[in-house]
Amino acid sequence: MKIKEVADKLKITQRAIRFYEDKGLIAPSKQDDNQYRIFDEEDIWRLQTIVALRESGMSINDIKTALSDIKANGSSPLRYLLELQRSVMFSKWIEMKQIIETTDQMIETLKNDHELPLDDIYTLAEGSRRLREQREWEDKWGFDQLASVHDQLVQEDSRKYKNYDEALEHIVKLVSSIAGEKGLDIGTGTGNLAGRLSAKGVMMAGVDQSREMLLACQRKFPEMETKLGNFLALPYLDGKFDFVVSSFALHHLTSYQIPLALQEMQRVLKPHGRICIADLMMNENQISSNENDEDYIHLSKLIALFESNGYITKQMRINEMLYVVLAVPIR
DNA sequence: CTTCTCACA
DNA sequence: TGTGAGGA
Repeated sequence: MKIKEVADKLKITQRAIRFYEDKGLIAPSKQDDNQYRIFDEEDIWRLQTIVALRESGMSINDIKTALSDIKANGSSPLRYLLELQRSVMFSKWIEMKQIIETTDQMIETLKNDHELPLDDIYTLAEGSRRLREQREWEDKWGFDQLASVHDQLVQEDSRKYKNYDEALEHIVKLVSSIAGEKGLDIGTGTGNLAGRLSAKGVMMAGVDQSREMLLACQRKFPEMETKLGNFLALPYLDGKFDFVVSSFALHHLTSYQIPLALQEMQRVLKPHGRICIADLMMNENQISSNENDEDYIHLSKLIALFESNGYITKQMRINEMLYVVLAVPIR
């Protein structure tokens, strides 16, 4: 196939095709005599995925790594690609939701005051700046690399993962799941928490932002469903789960993102769905005295957030820093 | 019809 | 992240 045919078929310009070649996304062979590009099935497939991913807002560079990952993996590239695409689209969607919200706020303010106070303009600008930052958190911690050693780490790292197993057991106890329920584990990692619930007869789904972690998880718990995603972009439709759990993951969010995460959890939960979270948190006494590199969750703020959203909470302290919080909606 | 490069947003 | 022009 020559370039015009391909361009017509995929509804893109010939220029764009050459541009993608220039960026190293495709490498069609050239005809010997006249140097014309010839596109085979493989090239067309790659181009198709490029335009699809481009449409969902993925950068050229990200597409490049995604494509090479697919090639290296081989196992089920199509499914991986579709999930990747969906998770990107969900991220976009969440972003749009936030933009709509801030816009609504502006409209409200204008309606009441007939002008935007300087403070508001500042916070709005701050908000959209944070909005952009969110996108950069994808592999900030290099969990893809950590996947293979993760399970030893949680047993050995006595500082960060102290009482790891106890915390997971407490979650299992607190959610008191019923066989046949559907549960979601956010930041599931290699599935240590979800696996325990799965053993109780719950249909567990696990979300993580690291593909390597999910692969390890699937090896350990083949019955589990795993998807790429994160707290702010859960790859599920509304009202799918009876409960959401999470362990040692929420602290990766900034305090600004936590309310957004709650909204997102509520979205995928059924009307009376409950939430149970274990993580390192700080109580009042520790807040000023502890200045660590990790942005710790403030226990009181988290409780207040749940309560202002109509939840009754129950908390358990496992050790100095580790808490398990259960939130059940009122009525 | 294709190639490439230069400039431009 | 692409596009348009223009020569070969």
